[in-house]
Amino acid sequence: MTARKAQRTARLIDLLSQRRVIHLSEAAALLGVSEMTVRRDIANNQGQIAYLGGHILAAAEIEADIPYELATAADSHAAAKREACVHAVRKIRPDETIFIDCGTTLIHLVDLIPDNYQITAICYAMNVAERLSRKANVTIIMLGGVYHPASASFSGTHDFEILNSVGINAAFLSAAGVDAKRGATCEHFHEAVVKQKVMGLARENYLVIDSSKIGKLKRAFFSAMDGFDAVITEHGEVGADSFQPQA
Amino acid sequence: MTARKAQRTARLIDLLSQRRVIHLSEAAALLGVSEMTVRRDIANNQGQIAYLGGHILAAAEIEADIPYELATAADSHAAAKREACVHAVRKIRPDETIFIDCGTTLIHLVDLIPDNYQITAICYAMNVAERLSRKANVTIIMLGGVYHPASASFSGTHDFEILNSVGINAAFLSAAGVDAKRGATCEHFHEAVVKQKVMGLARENYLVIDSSKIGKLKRAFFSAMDGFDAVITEHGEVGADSFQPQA
DNA sequence: CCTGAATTGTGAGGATTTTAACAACCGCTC
DNA sequence: GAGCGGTTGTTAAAATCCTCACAATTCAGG
Repeated sequence: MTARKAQRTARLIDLLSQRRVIHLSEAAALLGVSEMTVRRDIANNQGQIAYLGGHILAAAEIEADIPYELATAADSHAAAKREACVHAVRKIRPDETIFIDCGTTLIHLVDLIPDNYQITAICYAMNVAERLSRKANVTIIMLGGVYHPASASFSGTHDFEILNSVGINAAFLSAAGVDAKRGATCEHFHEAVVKQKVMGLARENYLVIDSSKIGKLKRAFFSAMDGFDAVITEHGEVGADSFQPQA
Repeated sequence: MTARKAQRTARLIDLLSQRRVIHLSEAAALLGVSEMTVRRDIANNQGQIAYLGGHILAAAEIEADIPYELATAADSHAAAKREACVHAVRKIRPDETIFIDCGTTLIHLVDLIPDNYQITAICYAMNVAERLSRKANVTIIMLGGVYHPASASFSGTHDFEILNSVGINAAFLSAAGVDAKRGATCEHFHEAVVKQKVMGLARENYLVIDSSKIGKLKRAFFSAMDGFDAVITEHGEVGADSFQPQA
């Protein structure tokens, strides 16, 4: 590997850090070499550079595992979650301030926020914040603290101080388990603390879940079922009689 | 848009959440439709699904402009930044608590933290937090607040309360401009507030920049040059005589 | 300056992808 | 069930991309 070769590869990676996607022909022109040479450079650096049908991109984009995907939710039910959020998003009105819980479910809600609504969104999970940051019409308020990898969320005693200074129209909450007798539960106690505080402040509280959660019981309790103004699943709003397993 | 169509699209997005990259022909087989139909589905959902030379991937990977890339730093100097961080990372010792500033420079520092060090890192930028979250040996503390898209950072009056409760061994700071007379400056005033607070608390303060920043002056002042224990560029630690343009 | 190895460029072919037009099909209303 | 708009499948031509072999160039060491 000559110095020229290594330098060209470095320049290419440099380009990718700015552009994410570069077409083979463009890269060849930019680097002042033939397409064939760029091709060979890529083949020699598969760890760092990914190649897909004529387009070059940083290997980090493709490769690897999905950063914040929760291990437990990897099996997903993504279609049901999305459908539940289609129902839930109707609860949002223009110019409101909403709270968005952590987890994979409410990511879909973010995507569904209409672009012509001016929304302020409060969150405490990194994946939610990241998704929110792509919406130009949303002001984001993030609760900081110590990071919990399992749920990609933050927690800290300072959450409350921010929350006390904000008026929340609607809180959209998720749960890992819903049980008719024991209520809504989640995996981590630190999440439960935030959920409870938010539910005490928000004007309306909506639980958004896919129906696979019904009948399950997890470690951390955070609310009885009558604490929610509505429970929304992929079938729309459901009544108290739906929380029995086998219902 | 019929229900069948929407459902098929949802299934496709579902697949992408597990697989990141799927070939057109494979997706067609998996969904039980022709390639042409999958093509058309993708064309109708460019917001969520990206397509590149026969391969389907989640739009998040590619999409739009790079979310957190600072507009002013799009020209990058990524190689110099990386090199500067190679020097800076030597300042970190095992089991320390460090502060990492926002911007594109210190992203490289995160990558360079040795895996056998047990580090607590404080940050207030989403891209830094995201990168930190990939390191299993780093405990992350995030300062929350209102999101500022231009720098992917958060700011709020509550930052200080968290900072007061943490002991910081070393703070790694970035700047958009360094001027011998006027000191270190950045683009946004809200950043300057955080930087100043941190510098007052940390035991050691290091400014990490690529040399293209030298001689530039930006809006928001945050420290005189003698406020830093060292200034680190791609050439290593540099002295006060280096801050003159043309030096 | 010569030589050999490594690197790079070129071009042809075959494979794949893209586009567009048209035909077949579905679900809905009248 | 006839008609209609919207959806899907099929096909062929055009554009693009990939592979491979070979020629040209560069570079280091003698």
